[in-house]
Amino acid sequence: MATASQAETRERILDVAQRLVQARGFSGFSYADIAAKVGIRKASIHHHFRTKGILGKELMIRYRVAFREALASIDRKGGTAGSKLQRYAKLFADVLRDDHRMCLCGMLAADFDALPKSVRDEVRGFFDDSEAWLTGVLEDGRRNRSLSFEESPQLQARVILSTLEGAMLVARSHGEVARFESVARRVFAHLAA
Amino acid sequence: MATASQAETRERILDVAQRLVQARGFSGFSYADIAAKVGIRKASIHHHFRTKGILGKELMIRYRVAFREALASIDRKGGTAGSKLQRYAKLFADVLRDDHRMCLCGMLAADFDALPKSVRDEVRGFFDDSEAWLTGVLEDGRRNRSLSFEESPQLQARVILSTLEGAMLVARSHGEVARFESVARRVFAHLAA
DNA sequence: GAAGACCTACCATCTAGTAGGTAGCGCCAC
DNA sequence: GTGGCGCTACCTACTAGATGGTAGGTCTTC
Repeated sequence: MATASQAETRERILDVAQRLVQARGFSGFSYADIAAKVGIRKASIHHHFRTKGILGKELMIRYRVAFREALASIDRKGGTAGSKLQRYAKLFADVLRDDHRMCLCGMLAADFDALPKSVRDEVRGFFDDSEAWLTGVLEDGRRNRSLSFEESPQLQARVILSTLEGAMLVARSHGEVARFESVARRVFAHLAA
Repeated sequence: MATASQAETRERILDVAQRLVQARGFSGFSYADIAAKVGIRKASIHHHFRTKGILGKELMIRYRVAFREALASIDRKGGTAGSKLQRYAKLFADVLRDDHRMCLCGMLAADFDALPKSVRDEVRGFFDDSEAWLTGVLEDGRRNRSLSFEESPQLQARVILSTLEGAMLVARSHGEVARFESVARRVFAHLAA
């Protein structure tokens, strides 16, 4: 039996752990759950991630990198500010559609008080990343008059982020992706110039 | 030593359990945690709530009753649709301010996949209650022209509910009630006629 | 032969939940 | 009144299984 490379197994563990967190929360899954799904023993998970806290932190770090890359990809593709926002919302909708998962970060924000400090910092960082990117897109849109809104782009960014996270939460409990999509559409409709 | 009445102890258990859920989620607290804070033994908690699933359901039932009463109180006090919406948002802000708790229902919505079915039904019910009440207030506001918005009152209600739940989530992770309040204010500002 | 991916076997502690007992209360017959 | 009786709030003591985590070994690959 060939032993897999460090990187391969590591990614498989993170994949499984991420889906577990997104479905059941940080306190709602165990190393035994991961082991069963990955197909290796519990001790081997500890070999790759010494503690659950470390696993949580690495999960968030990977998530933030992937998310930043997704945002960069939206930027590269270009288009109007409005179309960028729609592609941003699609990132959330796709997660929801795939197995009714919650945004990893939204889920960990709910579990915030139960998290080790290092994980908390990553969660806040994710929200800050999102807010900063949205603020940039909104500023661009206002500058070239493709978007129109009152008050600061930063506050508007916070409204969008909050609405999408909350819409995921509510839509998931109803098992209806359409509920998320209609709310997202409505929030962006306000911004059209 | 006088034994307390059934009702008294029951309420004390529910009070403690609710704060624990709001802080750490449904999988994040145990009967031992409740026992320690209430000051009775673990077995006595089981005497009042045979299983954790039953406790969760009773928690949600009580929460829904209290919330409906809070909404009825807003209705009784009267005022414009706009002022009712602001008092609605204050219900959330007060929970957040008091110990940075999350809305019980928003928290359980996050833990949705880990909940017994009977609790899930209550969570959905709470969102439906909120949505129905908001829809009513929005319809009134539009009718008497104190509010103005496009699309259906129901969709607008869903946007408001999603935004407030999401704003709680994000604000809590930053420990900033002001973040919630500014987002709530902004969402209602859109509706002013 | 060194590194490291993975294993078995263990640990203390915590989990929800049960069995069965004690003690104070209200109620009723006398 | 008071002696007994049932009720029930609460207790101690326990269970079986899960939890995160460790020690130390085997096997594969380079």
